[in-house]
Amino acid sequence: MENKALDELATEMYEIVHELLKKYQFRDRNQICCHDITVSQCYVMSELKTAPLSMRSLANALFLDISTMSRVVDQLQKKGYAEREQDPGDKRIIYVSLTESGKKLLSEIEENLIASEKEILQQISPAARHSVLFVLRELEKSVAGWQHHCCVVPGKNQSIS
Amino acid sequence: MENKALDELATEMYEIVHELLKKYQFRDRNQICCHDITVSQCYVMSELKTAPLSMRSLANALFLDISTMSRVVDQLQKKGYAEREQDPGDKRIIYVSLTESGKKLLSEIEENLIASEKEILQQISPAARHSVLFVLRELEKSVAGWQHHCCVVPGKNQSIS
DNA sequence: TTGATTTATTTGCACAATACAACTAAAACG
DNA sequence: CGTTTTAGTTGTATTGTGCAAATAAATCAA
Repeated sequence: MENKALDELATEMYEIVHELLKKYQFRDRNQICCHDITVSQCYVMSELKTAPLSMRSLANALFLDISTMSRVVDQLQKKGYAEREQDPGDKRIIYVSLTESGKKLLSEIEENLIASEKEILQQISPAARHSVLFVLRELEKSVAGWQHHCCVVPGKNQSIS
Repeated sequence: MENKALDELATEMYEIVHELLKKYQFRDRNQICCHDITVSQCYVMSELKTAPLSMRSLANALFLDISTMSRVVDQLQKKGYAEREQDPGDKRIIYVSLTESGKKLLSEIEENLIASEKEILQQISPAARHSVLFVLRELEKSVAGWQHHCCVVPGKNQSIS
């Protein structure tokens, strides 16, 4: 009985999450690509927002192969939004960081994305908004936990550092 | 004061949704691509689960250009998972439907995806599970409402039928 | 009815995303 | 010092994507 209910919840959750994914991906495409950048490029820039990262850390953070990473960074570098810098200690490691213009562009885009979240939140009753955030936080933790115990990243040798 | 709080919620929501998107996209890549199919192809099959759709309806449902649709359907057809059929009334319209083997494959994949949602749900306290579903439903409605009043689909001439 | 317009789809084209495998270079290990 | 591991790039192939042009069918207007 308890299990039956859980199966039904899981099925419903699959459907809703599927819809949400679709709609949010569309929003991202729509709001990011009218700037000078693609969705993948923007995702990479987001990861670099707080600190430079090595190629492998970037790839791990985005669950992508390191060769894919290398090429996306090529694009960003060509456009002047990111820079590569060799680690002076370990010369194998390349750190990627945002340039000033990269930071500026990212801020603009994130401002738009946050504005759209705000509009979405405004369609939810003020009383319920905090519970939405609470639930999303919980869900994010669960998904993270689930992935940790069950998945492997494409590039295999992930140090997850 | 009220506005300030809303801005903060929106910012936090942006960050959490971003993380969730990333992780769920990775899950989809991981769980779908070990079958005989890509993520985009699977998304198309999902749309066809309940009934055949015209090319344009498919493209609208997935927020993609109709030319992209045409090609993804090519792939599915080549693999024997989908079929095209001309509408006998209006000969411009092509209906796409799943073949038997397409339905079978989709069931298998969805079973896996639902199983992973179940594992994710199990990491959430039983008491909280219903509220997770409730909140996701609300959020989905809000995002749908937001897109309705603010966005346009790539193919432009959307009849949204 | 016929010519113009709209609508549904496909194709041509160009480029981005992606992974795997092969390669290079540097570090670590014994 | 030679072997192995690690970080990154490049070659190759496939898919995804959108815009524009082409095609074909339906609709609309005189």
